[in-house]
Amino acid sequence: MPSTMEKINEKKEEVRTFQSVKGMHDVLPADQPYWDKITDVVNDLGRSYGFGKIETPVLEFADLYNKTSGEGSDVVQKEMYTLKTKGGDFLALRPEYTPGVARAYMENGLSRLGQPQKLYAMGPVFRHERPQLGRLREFTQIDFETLGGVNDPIYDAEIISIFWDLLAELKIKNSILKVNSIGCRVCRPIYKKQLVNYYKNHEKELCADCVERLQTNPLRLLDCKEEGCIKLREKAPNFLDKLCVTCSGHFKEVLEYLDEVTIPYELDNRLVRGLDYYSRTVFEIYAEGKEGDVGAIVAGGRYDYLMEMIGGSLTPAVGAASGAERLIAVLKGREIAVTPKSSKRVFLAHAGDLAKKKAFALLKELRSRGIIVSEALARESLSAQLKVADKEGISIALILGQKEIYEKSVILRDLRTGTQEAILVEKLAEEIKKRLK
RNA sequence: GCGUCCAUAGCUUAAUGGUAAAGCUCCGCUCUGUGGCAGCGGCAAUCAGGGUUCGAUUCCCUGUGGACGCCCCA
Repeated sequence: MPSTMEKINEKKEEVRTFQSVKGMHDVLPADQPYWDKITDVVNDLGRSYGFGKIETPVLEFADLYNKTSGEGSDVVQKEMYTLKTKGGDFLALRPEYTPGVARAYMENGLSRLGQPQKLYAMGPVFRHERPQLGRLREFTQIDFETLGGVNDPIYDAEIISIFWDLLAELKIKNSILKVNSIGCRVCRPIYKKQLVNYYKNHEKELCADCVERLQTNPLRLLDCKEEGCIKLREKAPNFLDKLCVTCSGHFKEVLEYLDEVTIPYELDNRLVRGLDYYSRTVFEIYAEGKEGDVGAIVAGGRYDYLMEMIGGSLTPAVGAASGAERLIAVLKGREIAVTPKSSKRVFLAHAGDLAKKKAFALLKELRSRGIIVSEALARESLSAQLKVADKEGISIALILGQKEIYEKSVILRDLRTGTQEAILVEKLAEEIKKRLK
């Protein structure tokens, strides 16, 4: 034994150690209550809103995102993890859920099931960008999508409502919902042109970034933080005034539905989404508070043209996503407690070698009867074992020794009061359940 | 992709151009049939590579990772 250890120690110097890959994080047991809570809330919401859970692959053809999320989008242009397989396929780690869900909808004939199809998913997405507050390279998105059926604003409102409920369930209060409409194929080009014209006349007053944006993504001009640009914005044409009749009607109804369920919102004409496939309704939800500002915690919108972009027919669709890590950051920042699932446990300790063996079997039996049992059977001294029980905050310890084995009993010790009594093994499970209540 | 700051035991910190100190945690003993307290003991670190130097953990460069801002975004 010692010689093996020595060998290992000798080798140690040659062995390389590893750090985690940039932007990738371990989720340790201490954080699992947050994840359990979020997962539970998401699944409950899915059930109660009648959404079916879907799991799509992490890897998709890179073109699925290139063709949908668009040339103007950094998410696809700069931030996508791509790889070429040995067979020569160009694949990508999904940077978001929507195109994959849309693909699955087409491929699996969900368009032939009752419409619309309401789907939700939760899982990792990847973006190769500089990590900072509320931004990881691998993070977890909670995604709800309504695909197909008629183009009804009630679905837009429903998606918003789900995420509004999600935040409420997580006790994240004072969230701010910003909504906007970015029109359709008919009215958006017209507005864009007017916007560009307006800014071209003031090009000298724009910041360097915005001069660039004028070419690449004019809608983003409205979102600049430079003072000069903010001033210009005041007189810039407002999209909401320029929407076509259908779009403005649609938007108005979305807002009416929101009023109906008393979800407060702010109109924000600066709100444009970074992905090309959006149309009409776009929205974001922010957690209020300057400190620990993690950016939008929910974002989404309508994407009626996406399905066409991947070779399907025109299919109305609306969806949104939330970043689980950002939600957790808000929970932690506000010190909102998540109550872990009840895990009332007992602790089984042994005294002596024979008892250790019998304790191993007793553990198995108790567990099979639904009792959560903790132990430190590998420790020899009883006091060391009870020390562990104490550290774990357990209130009931079971002690099994020679004497108890002969008597077919177990000592049940109340660690809070320090009182204890012998209980017959056959009555043990029942007695434990009674005391744990 | 650009910029700023950072890197010493598991954690929080200390110190130094001559290989590192402490608190907490962890492990053990006092206490192999009874936990919390206490005492004692133990494990355990200079992120990696290069340079300057007699000598680097310390100074310099690069890499890697972290924090934050910009771009962008959940």
